[in-house]
Amino acid sequence: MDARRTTVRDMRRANRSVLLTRIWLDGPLSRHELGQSTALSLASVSNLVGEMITEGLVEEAGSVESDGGRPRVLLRVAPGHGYLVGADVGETRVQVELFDLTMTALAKAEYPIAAAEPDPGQVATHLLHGLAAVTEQAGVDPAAVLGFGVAVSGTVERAADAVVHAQTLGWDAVPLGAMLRAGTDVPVHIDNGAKTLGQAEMWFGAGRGVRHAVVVLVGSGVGACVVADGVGYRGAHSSAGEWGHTTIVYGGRRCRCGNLGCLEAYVGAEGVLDRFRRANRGRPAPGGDEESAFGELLRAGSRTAATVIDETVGYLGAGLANLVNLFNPERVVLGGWAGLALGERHLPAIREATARHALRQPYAQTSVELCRLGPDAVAMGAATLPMARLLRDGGVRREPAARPAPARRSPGR
Amino acid sequence: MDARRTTVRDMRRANRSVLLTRIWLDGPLSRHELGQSTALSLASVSNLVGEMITEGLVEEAGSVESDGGRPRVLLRVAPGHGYLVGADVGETRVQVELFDLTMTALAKAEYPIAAAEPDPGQVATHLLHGLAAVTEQAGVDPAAVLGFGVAVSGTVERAADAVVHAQTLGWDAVPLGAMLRAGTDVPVHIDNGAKTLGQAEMWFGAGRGVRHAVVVLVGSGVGACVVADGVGYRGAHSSAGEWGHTTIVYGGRRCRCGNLGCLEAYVGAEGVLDRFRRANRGRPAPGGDEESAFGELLRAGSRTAATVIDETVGYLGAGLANLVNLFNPERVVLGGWAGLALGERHLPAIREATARHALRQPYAQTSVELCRLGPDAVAMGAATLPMARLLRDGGVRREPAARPAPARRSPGR
DNA sequence: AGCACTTCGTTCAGGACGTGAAATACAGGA
DNA sequence: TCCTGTATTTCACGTCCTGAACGAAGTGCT
Repeated sequence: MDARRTTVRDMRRANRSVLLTRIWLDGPLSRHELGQSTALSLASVSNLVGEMITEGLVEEAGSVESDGGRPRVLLRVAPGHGYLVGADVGETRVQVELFDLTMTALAKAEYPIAAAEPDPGQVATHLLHGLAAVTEQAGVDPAAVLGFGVAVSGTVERAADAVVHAQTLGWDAVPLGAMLRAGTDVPVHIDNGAKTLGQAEMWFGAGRGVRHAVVVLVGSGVGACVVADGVGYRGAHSSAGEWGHTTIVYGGRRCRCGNLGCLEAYVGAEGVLDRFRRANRGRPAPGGDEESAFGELLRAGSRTAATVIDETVGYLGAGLANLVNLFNPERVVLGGWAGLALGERHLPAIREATARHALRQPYAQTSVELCRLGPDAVAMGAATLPMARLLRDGGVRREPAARPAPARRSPGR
Repeated sequence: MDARRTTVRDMRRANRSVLLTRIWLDGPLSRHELGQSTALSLASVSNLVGEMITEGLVEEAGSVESDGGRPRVLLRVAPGHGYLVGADVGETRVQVELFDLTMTALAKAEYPIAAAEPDPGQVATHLLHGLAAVTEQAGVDPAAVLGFGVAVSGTVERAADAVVHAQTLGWDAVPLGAMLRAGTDVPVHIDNGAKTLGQAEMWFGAGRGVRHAVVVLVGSGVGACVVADGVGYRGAHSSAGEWGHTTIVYGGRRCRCGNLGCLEAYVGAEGVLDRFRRANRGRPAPGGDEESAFGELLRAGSRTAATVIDETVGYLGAGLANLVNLFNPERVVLGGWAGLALGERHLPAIREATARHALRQPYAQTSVELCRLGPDAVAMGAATLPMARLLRDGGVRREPAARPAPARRSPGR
């Protein structure tokens, strides 16, 4: 429906993309298998793969015997053809990591953030320093860095050159994309942290092999990353997936967003602890930071604690059921530090609560799982942004700008 | 990300599709404008359009002066090149309509359904009779019918050859697709009625020109059709959009689906009337059928009625806000007979309630409108199914099956 | 009417691509 | 060494888009 032409170049790019994606995701493969699974002719596979080998993007990786005939040569993405840098802008620190093309971490840098509402300029400086630091640390040529992915906690408007709105950081319309691009030539990609973690989980975690999924992150706040047909669902202005502030108890508890009855006020760690404190009036409540207090609550044996947990499971189930009904995913992946902590002990109960609130058929077509990657995977998730672009473009380098005018033959013969 | 090759043929099909779609949607256009807006070269536009004219799919429609030069010839889709039939399987009747390619209705047939849970075989018979009846009535060659779109009220699994699950009809896994295909050679398309109405609204109603929208249908039941980037969002098994059974009042009223606190129990006409009866205990309640009772309630001046309406608006606003937060649409379109009735009098209040429950930013990026097409547009919506396929394929006829082996030239020169 | 000018639409040679068939490369066994 | 079975590569072909040249269809001026 997109009013865009298709040229012969798009075709080649699309075919390179298909081949490269398959090689990258499904390990070393022979040309034969590639032809089989992509429906491309062997001639084209050879041609395209040959081109990518010449460019150094793909390399041969041994061969495997083939029943008395010529052995088939296996192909893989050359890990060292390029590098990816991912960064996680958290509330307390900026973390930067460098990966090769197999997503193996090679270097890491971290910068603490002091202020509660950090200055965007300072964060940008940390990010750029981190980018330089990890490349140097790993001994990688800066020109070999294919992209710099940055995950932040707010919403990121893609259309408007990565303008960031982050309530928790106190950022409103920060042009982080422009700020970073001014400091480096490496292509910059910025996205929401939940979305990048969701992407990582889809490629390497509990979402492998699934095309429709919802990755749900429960921490102090609550968010979701919806993956539809293999790509993240963004909506018109990239803020889709604000699950935490959907109303689940009309007229209920006040949420920090100002509304009443948001899901986050019931299943977010802060909301859970607050509910416990109220239920436990007068008696001592778990202290320390939020995460340890939440853990303590989970381990506490008191009747009050059990009630609060049970209720939390119920609310969470209803919230997940809403997602199941609305998105009809193949899989629901529960993550975030609080989500994992809760899920490790109560997954069956969560499943049951979800089943109770969802329509029978959509629930029967889905499965509720826990995240496999820890919350540290946010930086890796950020690094998937440039990787995704590489795969989508079939590894075709974006042209610098205006290509030089092609040499004209003299007219006539 | 789809592991599918692209060939030079796909390229041509894609380009035809782009041109045809543009011509169909944006009325008569000159070759020049087509080249402009699709980025195709004029040579290719001429070539592709010429092909489509030869096939009779496109025709010239007058010309327009062009500032002293050769006048530009306008092009349009030939209305009579083919016909589309759409059907709406409602709870009380099967309605079948025939349209030309400009979506002008040319003939109509209707068959009442007596039983509450109609026999699928009987419905299929009605549909096939209707198909024959409207073609004959309009004097159209049956071979010129490009497709038969059928809208039903349940969920339709596309992958499994249009197997229908419809709770309201008492159908469980009815292979309606296979049943219809056995009775006609016309290509059959089946989908959920809310989705087809949503599609119609996107093309001809309140969703024109918008790429991300949610069309919400409130009647006795409550449903939604999510349109993402111009295409309906289906989820893994086509049951996405079950908005009516999302929990909005945890532990609240019992819904007919068995759960507690579903949105449908609060804003569906049945739920609203029931709430009114309870609030109005002892005094006379509106009688007659549901639709007139609902209308009466809306017009009633009593304090109780006003309260129930106000509450309904509040619940509806919260439900819409959930959609805004989750899907981040450019537009929310409110329809369905009860939704329209409510919206005609209370749209500002609904907007306000939505604003109150949604996050500020996503709400600011969307607009809440009323459906422009009546509920009778379901059959037309069904007819958009084959139309959408025609546009997607650029009007390329699907090959009957195995194409005849091309004549081989003798080898050598 | 004749002619210059402007704007459209079409034709043509050229280059990029995927494809099937034929040719070639590689390995184990006779 | 020759043969057989597979895996790749080479090559001639057909399809498709494109820029440039060419032809068509009006307008306005002389």
